[in-house]
Amino acid sequence: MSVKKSGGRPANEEASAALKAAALRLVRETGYEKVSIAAIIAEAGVARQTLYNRWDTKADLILEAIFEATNSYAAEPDMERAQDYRAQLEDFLIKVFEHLKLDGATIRSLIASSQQDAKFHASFHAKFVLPREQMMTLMLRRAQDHGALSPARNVEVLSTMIHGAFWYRLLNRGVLDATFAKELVAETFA
Amino acid sequence: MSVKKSGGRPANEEASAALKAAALRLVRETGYEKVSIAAIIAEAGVARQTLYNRWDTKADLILEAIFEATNSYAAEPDMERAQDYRAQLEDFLIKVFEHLKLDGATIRSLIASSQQDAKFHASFHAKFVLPREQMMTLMLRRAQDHGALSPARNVEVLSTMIHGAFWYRLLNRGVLDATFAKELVAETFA
DNA sequence: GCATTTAGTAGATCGCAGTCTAACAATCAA
DNA sequence: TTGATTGTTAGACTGCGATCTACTAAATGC
Repeated sequence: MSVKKSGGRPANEEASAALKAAALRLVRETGYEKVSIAAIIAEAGVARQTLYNRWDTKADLILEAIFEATNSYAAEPDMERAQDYRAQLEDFLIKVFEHLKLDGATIRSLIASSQQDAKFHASFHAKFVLPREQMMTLMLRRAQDHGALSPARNVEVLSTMIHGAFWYRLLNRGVLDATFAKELVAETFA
Repeated sequence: MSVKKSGGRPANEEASAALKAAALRLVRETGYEKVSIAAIIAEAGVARQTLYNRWDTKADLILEAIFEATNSYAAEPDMERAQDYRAQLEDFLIKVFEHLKLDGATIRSLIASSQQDAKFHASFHAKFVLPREQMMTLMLRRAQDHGALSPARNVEVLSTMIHGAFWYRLLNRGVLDATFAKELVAETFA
């Protein structure tokens, strides 16, 4: 990666933190589209170029801010119920949906941004999309290995269907609640 | 709706047609983001305000252009095979995926735009999303009514899962081909 | 005709993301 | 201490979608 030759003024870590904090606060308060770069740097008390030294786009900054604030989103599936694979999946989905109440609108905007910029799509996919997809596939595969899910089912496709249903509702402002989680699980194990 | 009082210069229908044609050509050639309003009106030989007299945003214009050019997208399910519900769904999905080869990238951009503008989301949803969702649900319900699909299945949720899987792959640049269509159908009727 | 109404044209203007410039500041190595 | 290197700042600039302005053009009804 980037090798630091020697010397040079060290980056001000407080500036990064202030930018992420300002971005997170403003985006939750005002919404992704309405937050301007000008507002973020004013709130952080930092020059415009300082932001662009660290992130390429508004989307990159906000992705990192949201990501750091919500690491718990991609929580491990609950291992206390490792025996009941169906309940484990259900709990996982309910937890994900629950978290979206706070940041769902921002995630929607990030998905939109990722459609307009290939570089951002790659980092969004790596940070947000792939981990959840893999976790879902893992849970389904374990269920299959232990006989809770028919060995004939295609877990990758099932994972895409569950995940897709969730994206579809998110992007179309549908309801994402515990009932929907249960319905998804019911169809998966039908 | 809007009542025309009387008189007034009539709108130039050729201008609308030229704008839609220019938008469609440029967007397919250059891509949604790279096409500028300036390029569209130059190609159409029309003033900027003329475009904004008819559509509120670039997204509205391009949605209408794509929509008119691709009415066949939302084609009726094939009635010659009305007996084989599974094959009917499979054919439908294969046809949809096939059409996306030409305009998939534009549709992705329209979905992105719809996340940033509530008014546009409403019209995109009404014109593009709902009809396909309803058709999918209809096909599944018919399959269920004729015993091809277990009466225990929830067709609305199944429809969301199929449709969602397709959106998910579209938005994440996944492969949308006949194999995937068959896999989706297999899981649906599993 | 002539007033009224609605459309079209050309171009200025605004708002905002992102780039660029030039001066200044903090660090390291010699 | 000096030079090289990298970061920060303030602000100008660019590109583009969208709005606004002022003028011109084509229709209607009286």
